[in-house]
Amino acid sequence: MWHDVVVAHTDAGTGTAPARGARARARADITREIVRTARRHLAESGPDGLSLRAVARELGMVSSAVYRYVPSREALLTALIVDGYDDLGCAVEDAERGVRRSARARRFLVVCRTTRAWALDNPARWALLFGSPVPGYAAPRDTIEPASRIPRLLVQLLADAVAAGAVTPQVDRALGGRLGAAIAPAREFMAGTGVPDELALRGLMAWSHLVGSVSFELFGHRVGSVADGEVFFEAEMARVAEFTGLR
Amino acid sequence: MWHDVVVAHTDAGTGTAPARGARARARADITREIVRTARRHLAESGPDGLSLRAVARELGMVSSAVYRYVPSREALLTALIVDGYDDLGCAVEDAERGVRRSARARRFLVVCRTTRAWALDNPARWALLFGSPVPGYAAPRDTIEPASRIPRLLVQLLADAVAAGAVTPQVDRALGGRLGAAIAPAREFMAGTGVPDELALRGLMAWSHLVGSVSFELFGHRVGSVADGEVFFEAEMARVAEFTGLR
DNA sequence: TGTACATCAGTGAACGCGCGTTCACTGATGTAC
DNA sequence: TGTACATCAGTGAACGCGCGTTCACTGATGTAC
Repeated sequence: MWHDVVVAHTDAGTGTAPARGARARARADITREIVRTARRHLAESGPDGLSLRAVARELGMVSSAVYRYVPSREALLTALIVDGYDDLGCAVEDAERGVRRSARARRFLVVCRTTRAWALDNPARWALLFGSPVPGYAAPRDTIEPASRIPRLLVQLLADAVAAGAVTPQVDRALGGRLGAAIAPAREFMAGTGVPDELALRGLMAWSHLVGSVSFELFGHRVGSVADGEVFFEAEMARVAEFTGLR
Repeated sequence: MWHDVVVAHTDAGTGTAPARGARARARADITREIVRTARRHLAESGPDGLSLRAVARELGMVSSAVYRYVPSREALLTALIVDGYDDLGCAVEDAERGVRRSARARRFLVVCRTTRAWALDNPARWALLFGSPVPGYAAPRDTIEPASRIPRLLVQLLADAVAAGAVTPQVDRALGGRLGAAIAPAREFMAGTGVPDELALRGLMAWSHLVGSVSFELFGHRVGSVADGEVFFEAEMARVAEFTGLR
């Protein structure tokens, strides 16, 4: 796949061997600069307004030259999505690593906090990842793996809670019937972790609440109800942690 | 304001006196048809792709003729937003009216269900209301009132619970310090209802969870975790209702 | 170490497209006497 | 009831703009012998 190149040289992918020749290095540099410039344009014009010509112009190239590095506008969008998920994922993973593993509620709060901070720093990228789908664009499979970095981390959190025997009774139960079947994909994603269904379900709720809350604030829907977004968010996520049974 | 005209004749606003003359009636008809056509185009191309020329073309008008009815592209977007909030608001209010007032948890679930159903029926409109902000577009004040129809309804729900003395102890407490100050606008919005702070906060969480969950599903983020969106949603919202202290 | 060839980056012109908005205009429809 | 005038809907051309993508091309940079 093409964008592997971009990803690799954005230092976001798994450490692919670095480019050897001078030509290859220059190629990687310019590709990275194209993505970086596109990122800035995204912030001002949104995904629909992202223009290969404008990016080329800013880099002092003629528009057709960009096609040496990027096969199409759509591919550039894909690169930005992968780049965004990876950047956010890295930030969250780094922050979470800094917390004592047994302090699970704290780890959750750090994940939330870091996610929100990243979103506030990168509103347009957040909107690209979690906002309205871009009309006419279908994200390719390559975006799935980077998109699941935070979910994977949250599952680890739940698994740790189970392993520590710290699961509250109210979330420690199986779900049968249609509801059990409804969360089958999540069950499979957590296979081998021993996470009980109710905990899994609440984990999904926590993840969706986190994303929803950040978007709600970022997209301006709290203007009339909350005066201090950060204080509110902290209180909110503490309650979500408790509801999820984390302690 | 211009869009009052559109709103009035979309039958979404408060019943303004109907247009008298034949000319005025034709004007209202065509304006309504423009908004309706724009709504369909929005579904296919998103807000950025919405084009006055395309709308005109489809209605068999020359592009400049639309300007007799709509002052600008931006105004048309505003009309679509107001129209969307009103349509969603009506649907939810109608459905909620059908539930016995003392069955508050049920009322909440009906609000959630109806909201989700509307979103699934109108994904592009939902994205316009609750998805990424449109770059370069700032929603005018006129969108605030229609946007708060569901919030108002939820506040009524909480107020009813308080009036019935059905508030669980865990949500029946005041919040001081920074957190109390953080929710000051919400407090004001609920002035006179007697809703305690903690309940208010959880009400805000419930509203944001509802919107977040619907967006999460609609924007494709549950593909790898949930197999049956409806069953999951029902279970989710039942838990939110309980968490909010509704019963 | 030097030469011949292949590879690749970047150019500039072009194709074909769509857009928002303005403006002077023609005719039809309403209104006031 | 009839006429004169004002209002308004719709026309068609134009302005000035931007876009994605293709293609034949020129030179520079690498590679193999």
